[in-house]
Amino acid sequence: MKGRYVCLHTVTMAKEKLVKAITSMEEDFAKWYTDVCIKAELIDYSSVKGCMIIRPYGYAIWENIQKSMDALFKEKGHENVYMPMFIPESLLQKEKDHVEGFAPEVAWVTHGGEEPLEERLCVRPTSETLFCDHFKNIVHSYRDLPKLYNQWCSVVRWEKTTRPFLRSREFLWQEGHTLHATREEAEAETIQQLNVYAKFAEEYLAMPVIKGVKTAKERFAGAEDTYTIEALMHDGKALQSGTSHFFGDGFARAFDITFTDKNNQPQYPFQTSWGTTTRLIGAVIMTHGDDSGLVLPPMIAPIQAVVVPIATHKEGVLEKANEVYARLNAVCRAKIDDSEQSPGWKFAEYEMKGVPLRIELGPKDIENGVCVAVRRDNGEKTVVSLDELETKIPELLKAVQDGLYNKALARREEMTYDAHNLEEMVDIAENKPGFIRAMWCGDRECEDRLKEVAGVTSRCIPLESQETLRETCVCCGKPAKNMLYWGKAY
RNA sequence: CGAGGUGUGGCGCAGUUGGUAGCGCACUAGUUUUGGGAACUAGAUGCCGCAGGUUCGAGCCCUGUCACCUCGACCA
Repeated sequence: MKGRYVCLHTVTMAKEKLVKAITSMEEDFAKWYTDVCIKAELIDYSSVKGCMIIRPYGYAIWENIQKSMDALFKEKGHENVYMPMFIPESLLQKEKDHVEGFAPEVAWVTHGGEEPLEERLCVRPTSETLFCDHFKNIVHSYRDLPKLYNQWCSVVRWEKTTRPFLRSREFLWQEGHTLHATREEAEAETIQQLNVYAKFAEEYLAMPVIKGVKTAKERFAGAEDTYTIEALMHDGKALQSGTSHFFGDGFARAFDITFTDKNNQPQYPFQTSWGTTTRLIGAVIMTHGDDSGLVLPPMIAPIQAVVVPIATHKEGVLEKANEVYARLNAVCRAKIDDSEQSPGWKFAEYEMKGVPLRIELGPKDIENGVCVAVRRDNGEKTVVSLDELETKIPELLKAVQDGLYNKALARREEMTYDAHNLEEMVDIAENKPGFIRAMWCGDRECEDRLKEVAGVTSRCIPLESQETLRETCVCCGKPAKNMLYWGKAY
């Protein structure tokens, strides 16, 4: 299949020493990550700790994520709404587990101007309570159900340690909140949205994920069940990349939301919520990035192909390059860089920014009626006839998208290990970064103990590929209930 | 919140026993360049994180404070 995208001939890039602009992944992965965030112009630090400025290039990635994901939500019948950013303290208090989970990290507004407020307001860390308060007012009959709502907004959680995209005090996200007449319907919604997230991660972000359910320990505050998509980053750490929660009727009872069913009986409705955040950008960076910088999947790349004219002073080069750019822009998101920077500078710059395809066009190419397309994911150069621009470039973009997914999947599989007993578990955790699959008895004590002795947390009980590696728990030796993915996590 | 580290032009850093604050990159102008971060020439850029203190004199010494980074505990 790969060969289909190659025309004329293919040149593999020589292993030249590229200019070192950022810390290498191997040297210091955390530093590599922040270097990429800054050098690719995704973010800048601001004067408030943990609050980042998302720069135009970074925000454009978010806008692409938003646009695609929003369409997937709407396909399933969800509507967008906007809730206030403030929650009165009394409202936050209504669901006990929920407030206990979030109280330690909420920011409070205590004054309006110089006047102290009667009741302090928390800046939303999540909006369950607001939605519940609203649902109580608008839902009276089974005819009012289901309510399929989603909100795009920012939330605030006063984190102690912060990192761009991965853990910031204010972050952008979407939160879906739905209300259903029956338990079955709400459960189906929870799974449906988990599948939407998995599809988005794999098809748009080219990022393979494990779909699963969280253990009680890792469950969202107030949920009956928390489902998750877990991805594996380049350094072998896991990243929770999206969650879908089933609330049962717990919140409905706490907020006294009721509706009258067909038999004229009062009932509590069942509820879900699900969310993904700008953390997805961090996930993309750490899944596909390399020592030359960011690598973006074409589906979400703000610039899919950048035209770099060579020897712009030569007669006709700029004109031809602009013509190529205009034709490309009709079939993908294209850009031309006709600035005075040297070609080498531009190559490095757009590699840093993760642009999937670079289109080089110089006097020699023009003479031959071709251009040179260079793939960001593997450096492969393809000579493309100018007559075939409109077909070959989209094909190459597709090849990059697929290539990124396959590479990430292969790496995840390579970095997934099975542990059959505690000794193996500790050994793998210490020496082999990645996912660890192991059996578990279902007890919280074993989970805590594995954290203690191996430094790993349970990531999820996978929904697919449940297999029995052994009959007994990896930790205590009692009969095992499930196979779990374990790992060190962000 | 615990342990450690770092704060000096926009960025990365140097700054000796306390004595006129420097280098590289980036920036501006011009010339030559242009298929892997070009070269030369000439410029501009500093509350040495902040507040006290010691001293004739502090980037350097003392006290406090704030921010950021790394590693833990907490989290999407």
